[in-house]
Amino acid sequence: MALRVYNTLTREKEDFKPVNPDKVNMYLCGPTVYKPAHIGHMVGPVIFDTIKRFLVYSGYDVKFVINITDIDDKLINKANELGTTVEKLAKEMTEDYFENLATMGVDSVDLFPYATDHIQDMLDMISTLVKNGHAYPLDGDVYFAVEEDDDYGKLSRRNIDEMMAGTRIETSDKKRNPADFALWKKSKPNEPAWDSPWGPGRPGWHIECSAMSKKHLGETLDIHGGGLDLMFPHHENELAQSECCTGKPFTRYWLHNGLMQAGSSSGKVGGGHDRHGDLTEQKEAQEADKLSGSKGAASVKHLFEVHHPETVRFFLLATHYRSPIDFSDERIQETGKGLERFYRLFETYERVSGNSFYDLKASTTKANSVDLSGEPKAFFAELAQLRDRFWEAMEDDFNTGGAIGFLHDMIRLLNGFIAEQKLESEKTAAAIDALTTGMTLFKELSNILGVFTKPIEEEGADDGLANDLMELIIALRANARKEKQWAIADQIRDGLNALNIVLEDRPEKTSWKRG
RNA sequence: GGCGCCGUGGCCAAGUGGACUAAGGCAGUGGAUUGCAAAUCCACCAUUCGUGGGUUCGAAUCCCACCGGCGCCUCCA
Repeated sequence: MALRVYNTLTREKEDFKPVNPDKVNMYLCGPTVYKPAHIGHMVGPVIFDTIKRFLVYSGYDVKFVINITDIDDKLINKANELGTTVEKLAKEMTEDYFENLATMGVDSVDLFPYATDHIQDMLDMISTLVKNGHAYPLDGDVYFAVEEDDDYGKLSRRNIDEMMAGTRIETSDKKRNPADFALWKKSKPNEPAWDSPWGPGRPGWHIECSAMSKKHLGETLDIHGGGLDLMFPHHENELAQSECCTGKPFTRYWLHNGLMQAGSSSGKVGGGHDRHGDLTEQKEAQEADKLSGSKGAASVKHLFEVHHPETVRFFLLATHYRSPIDFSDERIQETGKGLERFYRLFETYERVSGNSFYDLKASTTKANSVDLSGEPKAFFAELAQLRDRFWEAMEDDFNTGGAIGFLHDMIRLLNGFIAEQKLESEKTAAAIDALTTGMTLFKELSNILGVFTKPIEEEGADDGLANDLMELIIALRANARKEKQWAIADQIRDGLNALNIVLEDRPEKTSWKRG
């Protein structure tokens, strides 16, 4: 089966065929760095990070770019509000963004170009557009003329006339068509400005993506991603200006991820919001809620104080990328509960084999996937079948939710094998080898999702004293059990449970862990 | 008003014309195991996919209507 992707441009699932058969260029619209990232900002990066991992796994040479928009009206306003400079604010927020990406395990991005490093590239494009009649200067601004673009609106499927009927676009300014959008904006005093043929100013919102994607990935992108909210006007405008500039198709496959939604019962993660004052403030508060507040996280950082990042990543991937994700604390907690079964399998594997799951060397390409041709045949055949289904799910428009289902199936298969072979008590080299093969496959597949790539750090790492004490207690309880003094043994176990310590009696020895 | 999305078991969720007599998770029930537990395994848990029509040999999947939820249409990822 070949990879198929849903293309927003055609509204259909299509066979994936990049411009160059072996290479994939993908561009994801990054953030305007004017405020701390909230959970919604992580959806795209996590999904496209996973998409890149899968493409690389499938044998493609992938270049993945996320832009940083570090000049924009929102930045200017926010910086003024905070009494800082645009540069400082942008730098701070960019660092915040990078930190969050790293925490979420998004590490496949090849380049983060900055808008302010590409002003000349933007000016070049704008000049071309002015020259070929697709844009016109007006009092120091430069506007893109939507009427000069015959297929303007093809991505979001709207036409200019209907948009006018919407009445929400201001029709009072001097633009030729109210839908014309700014490529270049004349700067006011004390605003960041760059020289241009039309006087000092700054780029409009959309041009930076056109310029940077063209420079770093070429005139035709294979994949262009972003949140569904960006489809119009941002992507529509990018598309229009790029194609009018180069005369070539801008993007082969437009992939849009669904947006975070506030569950009615959510909102416990983020902080509360002040809701007093006049109407304007109320409106602002609503706007803030829409993006961050009751939607979940005041910031990603805050979210990570409550939930492990791996849980959050897994949570995001459990739903198909195009669907809206119903975000709530309870949902994530449930995800966390489900993950424990994965971690227990890893512990069990380490206990019976002496090897850490995290140290297993898994293949990073489909072509070199783990060899399942040997013995035991039945076990390997089931592994191979789950692997096939996992691949099929991922090839079907990156169905991570379905793929995760097969990972769960694989857990049961592996646990079943451990139980059936009695590996906790009777270790045979052949059986452990077979298990290791299975675990290696598991790692190979979970790596694609970017989960379980490294051990999760234990909270409040245990000092030696706690370990020694626990060993003593367990030894005492073992004696009691040997003497069949169940009351004492149970009293110890129950007492420890009350301290959030769980004992697990196994054939060889009793182990303990924090609950 | 325009463009578009969604509605699958108690909850989350995959599946979008035939292998669906609908994955998987959480919760729950019964059994195996255990001194009893925990963990693990096995079994059960939607004759049904918002409602009503229609197309088709065949529909959760396509069409129409309706009900319900939501997004965008002003520089939100």
